[in-house]
Amino acid sequence: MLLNFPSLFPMQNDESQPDESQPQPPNPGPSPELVNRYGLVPPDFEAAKTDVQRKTLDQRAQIDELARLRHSCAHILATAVLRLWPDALLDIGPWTEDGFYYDFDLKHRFSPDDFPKIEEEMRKVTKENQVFEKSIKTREEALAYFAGKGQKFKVERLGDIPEGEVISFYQNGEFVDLCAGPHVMRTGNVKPSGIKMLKVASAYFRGNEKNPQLQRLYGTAFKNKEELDKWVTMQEEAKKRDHRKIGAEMGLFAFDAEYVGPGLALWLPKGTVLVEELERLAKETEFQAGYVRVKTPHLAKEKMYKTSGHLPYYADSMFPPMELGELDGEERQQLEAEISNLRAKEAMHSFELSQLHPVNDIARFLSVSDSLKSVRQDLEKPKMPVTRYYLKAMNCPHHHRIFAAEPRSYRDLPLRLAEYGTNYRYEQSGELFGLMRVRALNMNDAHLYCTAEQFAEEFRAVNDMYLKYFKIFGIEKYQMRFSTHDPARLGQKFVNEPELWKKTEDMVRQVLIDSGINYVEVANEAAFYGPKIDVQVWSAIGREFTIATNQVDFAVPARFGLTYRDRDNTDKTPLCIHRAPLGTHERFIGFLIEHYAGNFPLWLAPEQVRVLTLNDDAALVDYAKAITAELRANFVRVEGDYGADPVKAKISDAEHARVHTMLVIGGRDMEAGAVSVRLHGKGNIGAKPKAEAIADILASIRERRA
RNA sequence: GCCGGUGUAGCUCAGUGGUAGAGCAACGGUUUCGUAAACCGUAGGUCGUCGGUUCAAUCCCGACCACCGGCUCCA
Repeated sequence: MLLNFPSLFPMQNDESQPDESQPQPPNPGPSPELVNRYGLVPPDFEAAKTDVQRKTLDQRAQIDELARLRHSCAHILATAVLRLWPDALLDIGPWTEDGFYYDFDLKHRFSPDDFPKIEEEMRKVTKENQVFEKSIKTREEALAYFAGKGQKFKVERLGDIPEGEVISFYQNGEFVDLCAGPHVMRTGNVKPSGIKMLKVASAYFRGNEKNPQLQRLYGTAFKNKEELDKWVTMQEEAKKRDHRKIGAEMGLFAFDAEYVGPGLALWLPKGTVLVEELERLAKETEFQAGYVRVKTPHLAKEKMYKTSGHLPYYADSMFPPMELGELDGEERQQLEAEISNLRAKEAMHSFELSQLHPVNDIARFLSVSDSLKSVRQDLEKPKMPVTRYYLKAMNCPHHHRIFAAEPRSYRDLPLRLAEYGTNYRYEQSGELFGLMRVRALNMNDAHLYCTAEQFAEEFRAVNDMYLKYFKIFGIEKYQMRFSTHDPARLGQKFVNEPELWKKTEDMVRQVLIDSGINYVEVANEAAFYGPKIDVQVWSAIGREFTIATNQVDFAVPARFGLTYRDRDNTDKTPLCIHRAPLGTHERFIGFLIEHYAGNFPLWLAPEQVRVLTLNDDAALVDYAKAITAELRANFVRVEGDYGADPVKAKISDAEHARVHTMLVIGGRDMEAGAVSVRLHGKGNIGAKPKAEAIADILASIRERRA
């Protein structure tokens, strides 16, 4: 019950982000004797949930100047906090992409009101120009130091340092911290005007929700005030691109937590335009790639998800089932038999009871009376077996049943079933986030059933489809995350098919290399049924999202007993590729809104063209209406604004509504058979013959120009 | 789900222990103008919901709901 090594002291990154590094030997942690000697309370912390890899000392030595500065700031922050709240317990203070943080445990609840005080104290620390002094300690010395101060989180962290790695302390002024560095030379190297405290948050110790929650103070630092101000301005600009803000401004979508429910997006007419344009793009692309479309219901019986393996493991992420009292034939017979059996017993017992004397036959009377009571209770118990239906959280099982609905031959493969399927996932309340994380989502889904021989070609084609889409949308910053299995966990976390794992992973890797794609490989993160590729993108407000996924599945088709008749007249199980290049409408459109800042290309723009007249002169309005009608006849989303308001006001309205193309028409244009073209955000680009302007618009839409 | 914060008109925000305002948007008029905002007027709110304290609550207290910032999670 004391210490259970090494699980209590797993490998863990003590100061920073996960990073690629060499696998580390298991960490021994402090010995139980040591812990005893210093009178520590046996730690009851949970391990980190995912293996986080420590940075090697070499990697630390190579970090850039800014990270060094920020990491030093984390120490300065902790120095200041300890001066203000001496009882604070320390955890860790790494640098991050945007700044730094430090985790504390203390009674006082931090609030942004504390920031001026904290920043002031940090400024003092920089003015004191303390040296960051490094010293090497033995494990025992380090443990004694932190145990003596009651710094229990630090004691835990000590256990993360692998045997053989030096244990170093850094001291600035009175503040001493376990730290592998590196730092700037002196606190005076940090310009106080370049520091800013950002937010207070909470974080579980070691990222495990079973551990205590610490208070995390986020800050950022730059080498001077100018750089800091620049960053602050950029953050403010990014906030204006927030899809939640633009979505409301443009009338794209809405949430109605009161009547519809949290996380359930309503697509307004203008947002629906985006949905349908994306679907059109997907349908065209998939048609050309040889996909066929299917339609499936939004729910299925419990058996479906028992078979697929999603229950009970994913039940928490699914909406609770609907329970129906309907029985099928066999169940009904069973139930009826059971009930008539109970009725018979009831009759028997009551007859016997009526024959017994309550006093003379007291023992028997009581016994029968008890039996009767119990039978009657059983009869009252609504033991009606129910049929459970679940809203589908994924489409694959339905597609598998479509595969199973008809006999399949190798000649039918590859079979590519595509559907914009609606899925329902019961995301935790704190996880909902605008359109990016919702509870009802429309997935650009398809399942490709193929033979092992066809696999590489199919996978390559899917990959090409991703690249095609990225080009259309001008998505340049993305990363493909290739998740593979861990051979040590075959048969546990991953299906025990070592050869298939190796074969498919090799094929996937080769496709990635051949395509010259930017990717990272992460071990141990594959789906249980096969390796996968996730595409990560970064939204304008800096959040990272998985926007698309592509997974290999060589397990679930077998669970459903899917087979095809092969050339040699035997039945074989197909491989399955799950793919969703456009992810879900919700997340993809959320991303596109931020990507384009609401300024969509013409083919996507909810209002593509607005025709504005200079005045409401009848002849002019007729001319304008004819243009509007011609565009509309060609399926252009066009509106007219023919009133008497000043043209400046009309233009302002159209610009604010982010109308892509404005056709401004006055007497001069009418006489010349022309229109003046103005593009949103780009201003007036001059007059053009009417026919030419219309042809341009149609071509831009047809070609889905950027 | 957890920690913290927020909740006033469609939007952005004022405001007070004695039942509420502004600008923009909307609506009705007027305005006939060449590339980002013409003028006048009208209407609009159970101050998130429920409970408590009080003579009196939008304001103070509590619970709940939703949203926001994180954490955890994300098939």
